[in-house]
Amino acid sequence: MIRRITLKEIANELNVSISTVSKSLKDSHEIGIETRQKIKAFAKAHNYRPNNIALSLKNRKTKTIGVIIPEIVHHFFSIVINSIEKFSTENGYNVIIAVSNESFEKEVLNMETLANGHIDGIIMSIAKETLKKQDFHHIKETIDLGIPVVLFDRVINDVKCDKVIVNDKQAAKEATQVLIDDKRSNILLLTSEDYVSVGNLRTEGYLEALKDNDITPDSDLIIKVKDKKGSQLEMSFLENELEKVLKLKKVDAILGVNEIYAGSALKVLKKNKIKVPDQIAIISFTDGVISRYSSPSLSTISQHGEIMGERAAKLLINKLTGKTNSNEHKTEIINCSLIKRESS
Amino acid sequence: MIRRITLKEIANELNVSISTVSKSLKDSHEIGIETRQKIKAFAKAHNYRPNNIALSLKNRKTKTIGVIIPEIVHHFFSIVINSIEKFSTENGYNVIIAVSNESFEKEVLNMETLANGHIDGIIMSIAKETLKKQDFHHIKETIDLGIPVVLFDRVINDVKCDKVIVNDKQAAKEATQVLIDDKRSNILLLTSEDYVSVGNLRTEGYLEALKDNDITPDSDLIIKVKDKKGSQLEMSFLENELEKVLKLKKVDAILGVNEIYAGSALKVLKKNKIKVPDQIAIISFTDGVISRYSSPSLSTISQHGEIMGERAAKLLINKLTGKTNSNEHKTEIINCSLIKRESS
DNA sequence: TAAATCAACTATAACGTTGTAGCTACATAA
DNA sequence: TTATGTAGCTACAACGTTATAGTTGATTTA
Repeated sequence: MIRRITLKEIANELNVSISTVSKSLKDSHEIGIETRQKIKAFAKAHNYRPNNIALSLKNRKTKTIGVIIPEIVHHFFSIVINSIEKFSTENGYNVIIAVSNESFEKEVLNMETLANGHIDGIIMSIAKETLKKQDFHHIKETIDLGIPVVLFDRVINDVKCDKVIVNDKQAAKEATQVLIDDKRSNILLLTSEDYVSVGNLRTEGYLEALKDNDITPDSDLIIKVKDKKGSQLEMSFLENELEKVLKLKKVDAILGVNEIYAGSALKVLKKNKIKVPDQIAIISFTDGVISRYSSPSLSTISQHGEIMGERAAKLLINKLTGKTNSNEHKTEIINCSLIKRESS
Repeated sequence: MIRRITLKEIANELNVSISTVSKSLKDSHEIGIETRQKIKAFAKAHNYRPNNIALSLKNRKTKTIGVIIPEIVHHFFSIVINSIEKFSTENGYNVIIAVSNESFEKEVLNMETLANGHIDGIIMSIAKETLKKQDFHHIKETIDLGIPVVLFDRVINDVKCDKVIVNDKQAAKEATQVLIDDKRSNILLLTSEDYVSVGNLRTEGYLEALKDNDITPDSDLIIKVKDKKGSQLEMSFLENELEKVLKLKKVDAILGVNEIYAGSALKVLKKNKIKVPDQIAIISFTDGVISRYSSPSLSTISQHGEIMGERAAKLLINKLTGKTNSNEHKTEIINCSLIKRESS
């Protein structure tokens, strides 16, 4: 185990003081040119690298960003992370990942660990369980500690910090309108339970579009997919419910709040030999890999995860570098866009 | 900005020395019980948390693991990360993520940053470009520095460290045999370019199975998908090549080295109204979301990413905690398993 | 010639910890 | 009575840096 050489060791080796070494490596004019050059050469030869932990301690910054997300095996979140990682690296920050697994307890734990640890700020999207519980003390406490937090996608109103969201309501409304314009008026909505902020907003958009077109919403056509541990269970719930509704009601379009829901719906339709999009059109949120490789491929609403990640990282880094004031808070809204494929 | 209270501040506040505070909080018997209790109460009231950076500096360990992967928006890698994160967190380690984007240069940069930074060890899967270049100096240097490295999935022989791999060759052989047993002998292979270790091994397995069954391999039936920047380009290359072959040759089965290839192939087959699995059966590596949601769903070879991640993390943490000797190196092999779905 | 200036360095404190060694006052033993 | 022990604390060094404030010895200035 060949440890890295330190300033002290260089100083001893060359019979100068630590200060001289430090200053030489910074090319300070306080040190004579010859000494400086000798020291730099020596440092280079021994592959000197400053110890970042010592620097972190001294400067009280770690150049590391913590990211807490509900899931990582998830197209949207992985895109956002990828983008946060990219932007952060470009700006000299590392990214540390924590996964809440949609659990409140784990989210609180993650937050604690990060807040005590090696990070300068946090980017997060809130776990479902936390949204259900409406307990945000951990987020508030972190902010009170002076650690900047940026929320994305799943955000909440009563925490004062920067946020990046998508115009969920408007996007859902527009997608619904597209379906209506296509002469479909029995639109089934596959959404999540009420406490999930984005699901809720999308439901609102859907309802508003119906209202604008004088279509009376039918509560039987709104399936709220129950959260279960393990997506397999969740999906069989969805599939059962959907099959029931299809037997009872006329349905000529489906709007899904994410592509897993839409993908599962597509399976059910296929099983029941219902033609897509002839008999039933589908549009869903989340422009992921399922949508592209299913057949027919799914029309989706892209939430532009890359942009989201980049904006979130930019907001945070601006706070960290003092480019923006620490008690001014911005909420950036990203416009979704509809990507038309075969299912509509 | 309410900064965290330090030992020094507590000491000043209570008119004792820093040592006394430190020892009290560790419940040392050197300190009188009353003092101890007073200090502990005060610390609790002020929500004292030790500064982990100071501890890292002192103990020369950060309790953080660095992970370098080629891509994050990728089912297999995201599963592995998820599993690394889980196991590491359970064992008191944080996980810092770096993405090489399949680029040699970025991988070297990532490695440098991590090796100078806040990590105790590295888990990585090698970028395609690095495999092509066969330049592994950065990995060797990191190991020489005394930083333990664990390689997974895409590994190389001439670096001495722990490794976790999958029995790629055997799995490909077995999958090919399954197709042959199903009376299919014109099996097309969709693989990556030669320098990708896993693609290569899978090709070998395919060839061996053919040989065992006295089938002469036909080089026209082996499509090596060219690496292009941007998966879109790569896929259109694959689709074009495949369509060409289908016109010229009889094909009754396809073996894909990953699910994107298989998913793209499925699209081509559909477009050409070829029935799956009646006319052509498909089996592919990577048990991801495409396979499950495509129709027909794809039979896949699962590489058990969770197990891989956990094993890699375990190997690394064992090294870090001194449970295993730092110059003994293990290679763990995980057995793939075939998941039969509709495409075969 | 004494004072001021300057180049080229060094010493020190600080960031927040912890472990070892040291100190003080009191109680016990020979 | 003097030495020994011990409870209960404090001082100090170290982890690796950097910034600020010295300290030299030589050279210039009045």
